[in-house]
This record gives sequence, structure tokens and C-alpha cells, in this order.
Amino acid sequence: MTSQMKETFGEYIRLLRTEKGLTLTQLAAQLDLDSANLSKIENGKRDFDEKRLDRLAMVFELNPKELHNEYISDRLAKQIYEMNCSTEILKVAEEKAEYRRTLKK
Amino acid sequence: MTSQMKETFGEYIRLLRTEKGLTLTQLAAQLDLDSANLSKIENGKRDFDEKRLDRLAMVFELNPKELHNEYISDRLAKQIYEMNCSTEILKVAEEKAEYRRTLKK
DNA sequence: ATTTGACTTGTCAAAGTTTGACAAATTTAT
DNA sequence: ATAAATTTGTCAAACTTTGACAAGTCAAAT
Repeated sequence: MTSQMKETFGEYIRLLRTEKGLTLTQLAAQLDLDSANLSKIENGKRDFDEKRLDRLAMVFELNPKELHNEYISDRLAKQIYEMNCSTEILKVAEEKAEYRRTLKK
Repeated sequence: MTSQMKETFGEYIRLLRTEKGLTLTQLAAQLDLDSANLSKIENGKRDFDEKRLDRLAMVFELNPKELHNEYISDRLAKQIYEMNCSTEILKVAEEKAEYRRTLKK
């Protein structure tokens, strides 16, 4: 794993977009999205829909697998943040996830 | 934190219920729920709704705060399990959650 | 072997949530 | 001052989850 990204996923998209000198409208078109909604995504007011991840990887020539990892870690981070989860509880959650894995094998 | 619970939240409810010798119908009534739905909850086919947590704590005389911790760690565990998250990605998620905390202060 | 009680499963409408689209407002750059 | 870029508000459509009830299995008791 090579991820060093500290931003939210929305901030990351904004970074990629501005680096490439694209406007919201231009990128939105490539992602089959309304520019207003892309704005909300970049500002963390809406979530990026997973179904557009592959398209996003294409546009910015990113490794789809790594981008997916960024995506899911961001979604999890959002949950952790919203639930106001201590590190202690996170550890318990991790153990419980492991337990679920043993169940469904 | 004293949690040592390794079960899913549904399994935990079943444990509490059977220990107390209650039927699905009896407990469901106390939680203002249909016994069929409680059955699904205990079997992991539906989620327990957060709005009934306090009631659940009362019925079994549990510490509401601790029960809430069990609840959120279970929900997070479910996510982690469903997303097929490696420990590595979890660590990244934790850092990203921390980043979100710095943002909203 | 039938009845009874406990539990499980399927279905579906209602309630709740998220998304897409468009209009309008604000900000930024020229 | 104008135009382009971005942000915000709103609302219906799409999607997801929940509650309720009917019908099912299963085991124990009679």
C-alpha cells in the first residue's frame, strides 16, 4: 500500500481536477454528472457514487485498485468521524469484523 | 472500556434474551417490535434500529453508554467486513477520521 | 398424528434516505 | 461591468430500510 493521502475524497478530486486545469463543468461532463453536484462532492456535502470510480480512475489515469482503496478508507473515515469513535472502539470493531469473517467461511 | 463481546449484536441480543428465558414474542413486545423482525435481527438479516437501544438497555439493565459502544462497534465491524478492508486500509481510515476532526474544529 | 408454541422466511407497502437536475445566488477573473 | 466558475437551495425520482402480516418449518407435549 502506497496511500499517503490525508485529504477527504472530495478534496482529493478537487486537487486532481485543478492540477489538470479542468473546470467543474468539464470534469463533471466526463463523469456524467452535473457541475453543481460535483461541487457538492468536492466540498463534502455529498458522497461520490462508487459507480463512477472507474471513470474517475480513467480520467486521471490512476490505478483503479488504489483509487478504490482511497475511496473505501474515506467512507470508513467518515463513519468513524460521525460515530465519534475512540481508537479503543475501533479496535473492538476490527476484532468483530474478524469474527464475521470466521462466520461466513 | 470493558467490552469483550465477540459476537454480532444480533447474537448478543439472542444471548441476553435466552439467558433471561424470554421468547422472541415477549422481548419483541417490550421493544415495540414484531417477533418476526426480532428474529431477523438476531439472525443478522436486519439491523437493530438505534432508536430502540435505550429500551434494550432498560430491559436487560445494561449500562446505556456501554451498550451504545457495543452497537457502534458492531455497525463499524459490519462495514469493515462488507468492504473487505485490510488492517492497512483501516489504519488509513483512522488517520483520515483524525483529519476530519481537525477540519471541523 | 395432531396440536401447540417458538421461531423463520417471504412479501410488500410505507417511511426514510440519497441522488440528479435545474434555477438562482455568489464569487473570481478579466 | 461582464462573463465564467463555483456554490447553494429545492424537489421529484430512485433507491434502501423498516414494519406488518401471512405462511412456513420444527420440536415437544399430548
